Amino acid sequence: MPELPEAETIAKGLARVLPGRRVARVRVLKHDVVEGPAARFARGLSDQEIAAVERRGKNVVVRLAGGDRIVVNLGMTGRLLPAPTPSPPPGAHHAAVHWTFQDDSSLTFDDVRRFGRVQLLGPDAWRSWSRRLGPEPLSSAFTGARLRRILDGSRSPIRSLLLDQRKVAGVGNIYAVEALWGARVHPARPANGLTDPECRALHRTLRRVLRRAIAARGTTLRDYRTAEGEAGGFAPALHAYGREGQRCRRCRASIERMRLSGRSAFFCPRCQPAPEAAAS
DNA sequence: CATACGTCCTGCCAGC
DNA sequence: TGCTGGCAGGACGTAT
Repeated sequence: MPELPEAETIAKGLARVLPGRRVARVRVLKHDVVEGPAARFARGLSDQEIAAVERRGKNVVVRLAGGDRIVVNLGMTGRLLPAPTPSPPPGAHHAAVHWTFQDDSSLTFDDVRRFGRVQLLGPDAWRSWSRRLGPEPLSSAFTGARLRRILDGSRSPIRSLLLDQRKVAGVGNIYAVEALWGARVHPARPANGLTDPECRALHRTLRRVLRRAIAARGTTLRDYRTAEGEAGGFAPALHAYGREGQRCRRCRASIERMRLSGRSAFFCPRCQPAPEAAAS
């Protein structure tokens, strides 16, 4: 499931091929994937040139020379597939949006489960959209003190807070779980109950795991692929996520799984003591 | 405002 | 072998 490192890897890959291309035609094949009327979306992109490909949180942002932006939320299974040909690549079995460019190349947004969303935003709409997201965890603005203030505002389980894009942008279940394992903090701990040392540790481990995952080009569990169609390399480096019943790599205890707000959370019961034990 | 929970969607896989 | 029910989960809408 694409989170910040996966979106970053895809954006970097697309940034090598898309800038300079000019839109020839847009086909919306799955209307529920595009925000607003498909006709307006297609019209707004007509003859537009791509200036850059960037990232905000988990979103891939295609910036156009005219100042508008295509914001792509990949959801669970969304993939952006560039091709040197006008037709979608062979692997695109669930094409939702298809762009062809004036040089006869193309880009396909393919999404099996259709949790993904694509929208076209003008400069003002972009600013207000972006403002709704929390800070970028790898930016210099995201300090330990900033995280402390975010945690202090919530009694929610720390894992739930880390998934809230309004609080911190780009963190999903995999990296939230990994950062908490690194910081030795149980996923169900109330956010505002973390001690200052725990908060500092979480700040450090969150940034570290995101940076390392970017260096490995993301985590492929099943669907995620880079813009070049390759699997990410971070899966073998996971310490807790998906490792229920396996040994903790730090203390050899058996990794456990719990459900928290309907989502799986993985943790080491020895390294990450449960809230009751930690509170005493 | 903060928090909790249901909903969307389909491929996969364990279990019978 | 073939079927089925549960599961995966990011973001949003609604309820409390």
